[in-house]
Amino acid sequence: LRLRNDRTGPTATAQLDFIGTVMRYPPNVEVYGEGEPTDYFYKVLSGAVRTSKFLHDGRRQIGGFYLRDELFGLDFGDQHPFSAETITETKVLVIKRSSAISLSARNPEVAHQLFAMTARELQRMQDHVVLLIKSAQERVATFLLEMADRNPTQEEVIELPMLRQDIADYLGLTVETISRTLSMLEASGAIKLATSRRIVLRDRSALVQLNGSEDHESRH
Amino acid sequence: LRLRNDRTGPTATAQLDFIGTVMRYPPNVEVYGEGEPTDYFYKVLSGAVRTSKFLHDGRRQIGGFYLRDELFGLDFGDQHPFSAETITETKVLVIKRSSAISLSARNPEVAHQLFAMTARELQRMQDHVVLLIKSAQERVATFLLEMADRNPTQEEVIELPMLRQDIADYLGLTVETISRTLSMLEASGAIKLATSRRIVLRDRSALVQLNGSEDHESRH
DNA sequence: CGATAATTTGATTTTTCTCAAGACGCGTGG
DNA sequence: CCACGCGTCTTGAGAAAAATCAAATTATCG
Repeated sequence: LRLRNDRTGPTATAQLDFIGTVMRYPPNVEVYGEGEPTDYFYKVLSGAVRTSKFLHDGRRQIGGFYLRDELFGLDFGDQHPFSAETITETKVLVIKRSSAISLSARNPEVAHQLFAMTARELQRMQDHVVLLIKSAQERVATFLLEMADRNPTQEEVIELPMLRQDIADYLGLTVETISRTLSMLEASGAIKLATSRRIVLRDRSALVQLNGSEDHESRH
Repeated sequence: LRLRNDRTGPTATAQLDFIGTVMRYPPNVEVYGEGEPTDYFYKVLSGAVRTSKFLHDGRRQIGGFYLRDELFGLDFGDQHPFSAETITETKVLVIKRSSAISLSARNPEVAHQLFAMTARELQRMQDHVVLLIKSAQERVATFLLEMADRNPTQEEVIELPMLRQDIADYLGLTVETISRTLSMLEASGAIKLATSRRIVLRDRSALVQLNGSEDHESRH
């Protein structure tokens, strides 16, 4: 236990790569369904994935987005609580859970990695709960900062792989509200909408201000 | 892995009891603070506990409620992401994490229990995320069903240990909305407010209807 | 029994959703 | 290369949900 600052980047899960199979999916395709057995988990090699869950009336909650080098489907329990779909064309590494477990029994490093990823997942989920009590502005600001921190490209340029509807369902808002809020943030000078999918952070401190969370300096 | 239907009730964590210390707290007292090291976790012996987190402007999110025989503070990472406070007068078993870990190394049953509790925690968190996109009626209905399922006393009588404000901060609503929604549910005949803290479920199917979640039959 | 906190109820405002229309972007076929 | 069509995104106007502000009622505790 006791690990928070693990980067768990490409090298961190490298040993898992040997027991995985590479698969390629077109956009908007299901990788696994809600309720399916958790026999496998996955690592995004390229592209992007979302996990989602539907209520009876069609409302959709997106549990999270997964970008390059991130693991998804690493669920406790015997069934996946969310389904997972590709957002763009995506290459994933499919890893047999039982293989990873037996590997981790022999290799403490792998066990450590799996634990770290699970911890991050729980952390992410907790942050998501806190996010969902915020105002629309705060949710969008938080989302942008989150994406900026994860995007390994440039510091202040976010390349969004997902549609507005995905963002809306992740933040518990409507597409219209997402759109309006982004326009408002642009008008206020906090961001620049280069294209609808490419967002430049112009004033990060303004976003941090809006984000509303207690913990930003206090976290590291 | 692969365990969903564990009850993890009193007997399930019995072996942990030997390495714990019993503590008694008055109501509304902090058991641990946000950001404190995760050296201990806890089991509620009697009373009730909430975990919470504050945003900078004072808004509070309650992560969860913990009733008799439930474990809390079992967090990944080196710091507790939420603080924990008693709701009523509460007796808790304080368990040293390192002791539990070394015990679980020798005793697979204990390892299994810790894993199961962590899995439940993640499950609960996921359900909480889904809850927070629902309407006020749906959130309250979901909350009541959740409490009814956890209350070991009578089938249809809920004894709420927490204030309306706690419920509000758990559901991401205001006290007024909680109160109004409960009144409305009473007017519709779904529940009866015996006292403000004692609620009788009169028409559980009406609540299940309102609850809105996909998974109710599909879960077992 | 009285004081204080908690809960309920009411009136109004704010926020976000819904419904609707227009603008934009991109790929395909002419 | 351009035009069309379709999906996506943005913007606007009105409606709905929940928050806020305020007051009245009820519960709790000494």
